[in-house]
Amino acid sequence: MKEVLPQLTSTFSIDCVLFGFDEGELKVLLIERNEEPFKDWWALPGYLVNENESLDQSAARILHELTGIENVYMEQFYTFGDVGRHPQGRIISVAYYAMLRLGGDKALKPISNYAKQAHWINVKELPPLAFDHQKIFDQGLEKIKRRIKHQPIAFELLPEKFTLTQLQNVYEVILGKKLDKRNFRKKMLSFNVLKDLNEKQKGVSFRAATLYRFDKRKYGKLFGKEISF
Amino acid sequence: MKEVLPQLTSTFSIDCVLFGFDEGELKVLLIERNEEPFKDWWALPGYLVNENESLDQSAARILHELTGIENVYMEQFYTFGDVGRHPQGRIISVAYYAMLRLGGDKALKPISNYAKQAHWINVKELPPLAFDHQKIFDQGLEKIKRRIKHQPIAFELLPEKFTLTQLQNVYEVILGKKLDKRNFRKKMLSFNVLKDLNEKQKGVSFRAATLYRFDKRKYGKLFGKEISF
DNA sequence: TCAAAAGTGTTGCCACTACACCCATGA
DNA sequence: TCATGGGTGTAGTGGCAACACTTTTGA
Repeated sequence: MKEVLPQLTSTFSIDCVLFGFDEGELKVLLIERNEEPFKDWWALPGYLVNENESLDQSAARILHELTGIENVYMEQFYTFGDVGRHPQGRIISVAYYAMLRLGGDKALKPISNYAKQAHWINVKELPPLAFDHQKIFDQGLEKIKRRIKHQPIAFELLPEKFTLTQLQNVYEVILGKKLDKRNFRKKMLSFNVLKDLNEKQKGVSFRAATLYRFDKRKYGKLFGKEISF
Repeated sequence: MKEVLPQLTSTFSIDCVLFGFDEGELKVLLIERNEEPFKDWWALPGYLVNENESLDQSAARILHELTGIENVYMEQFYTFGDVGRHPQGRIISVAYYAMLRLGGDKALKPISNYAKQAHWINVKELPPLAFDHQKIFDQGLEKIKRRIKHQPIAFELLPEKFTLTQLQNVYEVILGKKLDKRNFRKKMLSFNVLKDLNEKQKGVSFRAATLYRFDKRKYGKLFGKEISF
């Protein structure tokens, strides 16, 4: 049933833009490449798609191989296909993004030796990136800026229990502007997706803040509605 | 400098979802295929990407070859890459959409003989579509629904001179709900992107409506701002 | 007792909704 | 003169922005 296709030298890859939040800073996951081209350069985690896997499956596999990270829901956001973007031939790349919790529990251990190491890098201090990865990163950042304005997804960046101030910080860092504390709290609580845990922060040398958890059940109802910040 | 790539049987294509508006109905451009697989089926205009053209260039070329249409600004919206989507092998497809003015001036004449004919079909009366094109169409429609709510792009579907009622019809058809006439006009005019032409409709057997034109200069200022319907 | 962040209400403004009647035109 | 769509204003409501002080805690 298979016929010969007219183009045999094209192929495609996945690149992942993973955002994390740590110490009040927005971070992105980069790997140090261990293969030509761009050996020793920093790059977004990415690799070629296998013939027997969907794009979504491929994204999950590649992320796992390059960083050790598993079970992350990533979403496709754009496909980059300029002619000269890859020095070895015509390779287009489907870009994915995700927001995820950082934490000591998720150690970054590349499994493939295609990456020497993987690190969370502050988005304000990016090194030069391989290929057109700067462009891919820029568009990924724009994407989450737009999304965070319309859907309450900032939780995904925080630990399971968090304070309202931490949540506000996430918004402020991503949107790049200060928000009013009272208005932020009023609005966020009005969405009814936060569960008050009746529990306080510990180990701080000031008044301990209430901890909240994201309530998935209630979130389902809100989803689809548009909100804005 | 080029090295052998690990995968040589993959390739990629473009599919275009073009929306038009005519006789109060939203239409999509379909071609009747003249090649296997899915010979004689209806499909979105699409074909394989050449090695020496970017995705955007390819989309423009393919549209021209299959329909005769030129100079349309199309925007990429999603890449479809399930394993079984193409019976001849692993072919992913980058989907584009655009909204454009219908009119007798733009005759549909396929140049490639890959398509027998091209037609504007009412989106409510779609025939069975080749490949996964129903899915691609569905997502394209969702995309313009979301976009029309946030940016005043409905003009693109109308002739250069149009009435406010025609514009409202576009919104109603795409959003699938009735809008209040007075509120619609108030809001639309408040954006300041319509130029009153001091000119009236002709040949209607009722009170002639004022014609407006879309003002590109003013639109530039608005762009980026979020609006909603 | 000081430093640092937590937590809390009110007001004015603007944008949105709902709603009904007269006007102009050609047949 | 009738049928058809064009065109207009207002009042009520709810969400948003702006704004400052008191409370709690550990050092």
